[in-house]
Amino acid sequence: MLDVRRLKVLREVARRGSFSAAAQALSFTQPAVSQQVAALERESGSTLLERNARGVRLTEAGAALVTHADAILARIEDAEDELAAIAGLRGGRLRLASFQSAGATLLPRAVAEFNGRHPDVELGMVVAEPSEASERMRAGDVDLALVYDSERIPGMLDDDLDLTHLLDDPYEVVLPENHPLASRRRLRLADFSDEPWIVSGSQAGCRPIYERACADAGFEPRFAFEADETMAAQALVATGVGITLLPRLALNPLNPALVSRPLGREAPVRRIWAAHLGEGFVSPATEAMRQILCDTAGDFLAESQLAAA
Amino acid sequence: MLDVRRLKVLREVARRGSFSAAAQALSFTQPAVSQQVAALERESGSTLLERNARGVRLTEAGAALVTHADAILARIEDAEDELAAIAGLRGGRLRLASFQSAGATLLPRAVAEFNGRHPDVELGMVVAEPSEASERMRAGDVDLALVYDSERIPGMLDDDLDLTHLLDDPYEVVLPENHPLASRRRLRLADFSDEPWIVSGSQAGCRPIYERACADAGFEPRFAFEADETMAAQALVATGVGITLLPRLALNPLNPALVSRPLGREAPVRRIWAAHLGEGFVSPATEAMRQILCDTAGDFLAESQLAAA
DNA sequence: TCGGAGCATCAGTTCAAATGACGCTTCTTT
DNA sequence: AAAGAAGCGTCATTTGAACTGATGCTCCGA
Repeated sequence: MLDVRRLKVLREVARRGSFSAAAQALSFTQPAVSQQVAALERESGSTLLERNARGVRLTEAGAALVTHADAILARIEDAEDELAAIAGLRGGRLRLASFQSAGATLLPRAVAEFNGRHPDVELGMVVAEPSEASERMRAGDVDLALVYDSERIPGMLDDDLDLTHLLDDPYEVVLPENHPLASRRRLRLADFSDEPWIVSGSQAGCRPIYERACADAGFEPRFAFEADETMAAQALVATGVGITLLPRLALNPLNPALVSRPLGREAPVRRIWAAHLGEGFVSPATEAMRQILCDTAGDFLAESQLAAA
Repeated sequence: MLDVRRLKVLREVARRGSFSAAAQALSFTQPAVSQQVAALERESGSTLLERNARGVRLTEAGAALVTHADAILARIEDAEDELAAIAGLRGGRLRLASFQSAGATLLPRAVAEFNGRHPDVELGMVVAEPSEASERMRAGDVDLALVYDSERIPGMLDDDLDLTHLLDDPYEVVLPENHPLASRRRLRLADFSDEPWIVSGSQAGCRPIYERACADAGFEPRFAFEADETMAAQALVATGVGITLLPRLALNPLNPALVSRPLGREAPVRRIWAAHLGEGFVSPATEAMRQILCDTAGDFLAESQLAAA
């Protein structure tokens, strides 16, 4: 049985052209290399190297053996990589970032699923809007992020992200239950052109989507208030300060004093993605979570369509 | 770096279903197997086997590793097979160089013989005059070369060649059939001192042999033409441009419009050798071919003496 | 409850492999 | 021609890995 450590030595000798250089590269002494090669030659019954004064050269048998050695050693490395990948799901940790509304809806389900499958992976999560999430991934604080953008507004997300589309999330208009338009059958954005608007400030990324949609509808909204997050925005709408648009994911739960109404084809839509840094290594845990998010998003969509029907 | 012996143990355990059975199959004791597997698990950072009361079962990581182990071990066996094949002349290749006339006569016979005995050795051949052949051996392009020199001219061949004498090849004078001297019983070199001479240029090594022979005969030949190779030289002689000397090996075939005449003791002789680099390794294929060339040369000599008689 | 099958652990021994010192050869430089 | 450098081989020594044999532990079935 050929000894792989000896093959490694032989390969190094072949690559470096001398026993001494190979020994240095392998952090061995020269006699160690000499003995390893000698043993290989003894065991294989062939002379593998021609010794010259200036170093060594492969014989035919040596060249053949080095070719095999390359293949064998490469395969061993493959095996190590795969083991490391599998081990990656039996330990380690996965740090997630999500914008707020997904963090309260989509993500918990995915986390539960992941935790069931890979209980030994430590999970962590922070709430962060898309731009902040990108920063934190670049800083190495976060492995995978849920982000969104709008088809109509190019450049909202950085180019260096590797994105997986999860679902499209249409905005609905949110009104006080007793709003004059709450009972109208079909609502259009332009119906609210004179209303004061509330924008959920912490969802900084939403504001350009609002503005773009209103501009497309032919008016510029009058922003009355900025709220910190969607629950606050709902509360503000409930007090009658103004109306707002919220994506469906943010309507769960909806303040009982409010109603939400779809906007039809005119509705702005945000696209929701799982994102990780395109460059560099993707850990198996990250990949597994990406897949689980896809599945969860599919379930989510199916349910909400059932609910709508 | 994964240890292949441990992989072998793991594979055996997976195949047999228990440490004890694997130990028996490998002629180890059970603790040895246990320790090897434990080491593999420690080093890889994964649990590879689920231990039950009845034996063991592979985990996901273990199954992946066994798959790799199979491939790795198979490749190692391939390497062993190929080494054995090369050592046993059941594979590998042999690259030959020969000067032109031997390449058309002696070498083909030897190649046929070699091929019959060792059909799995790939053979290659280039035509090269002695000096070029030496270069190519030093460059590693060629394993064994047919070369020649003259006893009378020291230093024609490099010192670092390991030479095996095959045969002596006397030059004969080649004349047009209707040459006035063609019917003379005994010919001497000096008879042609006034003739224009044709030298076969590609056989650069022949020219000093010509010159030396003529000098010994007391004249300096007048070289009318240089021909690229011996067939061209024959053709030139046939047109009446001049006469030439050719070694017997180059007289096969002889242009039907020509005759060749021996020159007796005065004839220059080239010594033909099988040559390989003296320093360094001699592959079994090279050694086998050297031996076959010796035998073939002997046969050749016997035949030509029979023909002469 | 007991016995057997099977894995883990421990101490001891054996053997392979690396080291460091030294010698030999070849080639280069002065 | 002599000295020096580069490089491989050999030897004695040491170190560490791995196998062995004894023993303990666990789980299962009768």
